[in-house]
Order: sequence, then C-alpha cells, then structure tokens
Amino acid sequence: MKTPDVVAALAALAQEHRLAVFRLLVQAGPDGLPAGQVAERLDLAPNTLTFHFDRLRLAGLVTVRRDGRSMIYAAQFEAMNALLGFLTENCCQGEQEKCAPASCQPSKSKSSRSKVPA
Amino acid sequence: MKTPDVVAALAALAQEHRLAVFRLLVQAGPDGLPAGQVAERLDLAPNTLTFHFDRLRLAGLVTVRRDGRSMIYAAQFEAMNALLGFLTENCCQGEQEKCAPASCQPSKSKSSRSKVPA
DNA sequence: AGATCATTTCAAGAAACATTGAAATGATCT
DNA sequence: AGATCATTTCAATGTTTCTTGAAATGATCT
Repeated sequence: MKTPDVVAALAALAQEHRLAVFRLLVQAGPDGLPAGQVAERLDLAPNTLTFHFDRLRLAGLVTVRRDGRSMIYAAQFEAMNALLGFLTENCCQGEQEKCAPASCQPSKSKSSRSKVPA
Repeated sequence: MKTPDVVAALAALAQEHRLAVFRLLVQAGPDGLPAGQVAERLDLAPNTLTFHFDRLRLAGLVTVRRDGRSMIYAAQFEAMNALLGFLTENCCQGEQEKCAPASCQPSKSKSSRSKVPA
C-alpha cells in the first residue's frame, strides 16, 4: 500500500458517519448490508449515505453489488488490513518483536455459505 | 479512546504532509525532532509546518517542548497505539484469536538516556 | 404500462482545510 | 541594547467537504 492510498483510506475513515458505516459493515461481515438498512440503523439520509459510501468505495474500503433493487455494501477486509499494516510498519524500527502485526478477520458469516469470501 | 478522538486522530493523519511528519517523528523516537529539521527534511514552509504540527498536537498524536530557540516535536506513541487498538477492536467479532493486537514501540533512543520515555 | 420502492445524481450553499506572505514572538549572541 | 535565528501568528485566498432538496434511474409488482 502506497502513501497516497493510505492517505485516501485514512481520509475515508476520518469522518464520524463514515467511520460508523465502516464499523457497521465490518460487524456485518463479508455478506455486507443493503444501503437502506445502513441508513436506517445510523439514521442517515439516503443521498448523504450514497455520498459517504462513494468515498469509502473510492478508498477501496468497501465494495458494492446489486441485489434486486437493493445495493449491498460490504467491508473490504484486505484493504483494512493493508492500512493497519502500513501504520504498524512505520512503527517498530529496531524492536520488531514488540510490534505484533495487526490484522482484521471478518466475523463468521451468519447466512448461507458466502460466495468466495476471500 | 472514544469515537470523536478516533475521528480526530484519523483526520490528523489523513493528509500527505502530516502523515509524513508523523512517520518521521515515529522513526525519530521519543526524543523527537526540532521543527526546523522536520521542515528541512520534508521541504515544508515553516509556517505551513506549524499549522500541521498544531493539528497533530490537537489530535494528541505529538507533543512539543522548547529547547533553546528550537521547538522539539515528538510522536505520542500511546495515542498511536490507542488508535490501532480502536481500529482492530471493531474488527474481530467472533474470531478474536485471529486478530493480533497492534502496537507501536518507539525505536531505541539514540542519544543519551531519555527523560522518562513512558 | 403504470405504480412503487431503493438508491443515485445533480446543483447549491455553508463550513472546514491547506497554503502563502508579511509581521510578530522569544531565545541567544555580541 | 541591537542583531540574528527558529518558530509562530495573522489575514487572505482557493479548494475541498458535507449536507439538503428535488429530480432521475433501475428493478419489481400488478
């Protein structure tokens, strides 16, 4: 992950609502959540939410797919891990052993077996 | 660490120059670096740099102390670790064992024994 | 085809951000 | 005291960000 991408990811998360959205999607796991459900749970206007989803998506932190009339957003765990990796990489000059690599696993999928989670 | 603080820290790091400044200070270790040296190494105007230092400081990511006519800025490792902690905390619902806690140790101080590094 | 539901697009406006140049501090040296 | 060095403060400016409301898509149902 290169610096501009890191800046983009940090900027995407550096906003109250987007951080909440991302956290919710992380908790939801790789199957994701329809936009409307996110809007309802976080009490956000749907157009505002689209704006924020877009920022997260451009930063590579979420993906979208369509399901019927719903758009389903899901956290991109790899991107999250790459970000954590970059942040800890700067960290441990000289004392690597004290610096455990951070990583983020999706929680177990609740519904049917998901379509190729990784 | 509460959500608003996390947002503040992320916002502070979500800027090309500030990320570079912070990374440099992390590498410099707990003794920190005088503002002028940061300005020179990153080729930033001193007043611009003051602006960015201020943002990092308000976010709790760096501290300042005066030494003669220099101002010495140093990374606040605890804050960094708190941030990493928050980000990984959201992460591992259900599979805690897969999710190593991230942490960031300062590199060994290069000059004389530092004044109570923690 | 027409109605309805979920979401996105567009345009407008207020607020926050980053950079610049000029002037002000504050500490050190002669 | 006066000169100089390191850094900060201030005001101005252009850019980006977030939010809103209204209108447009796109998919589903009758």
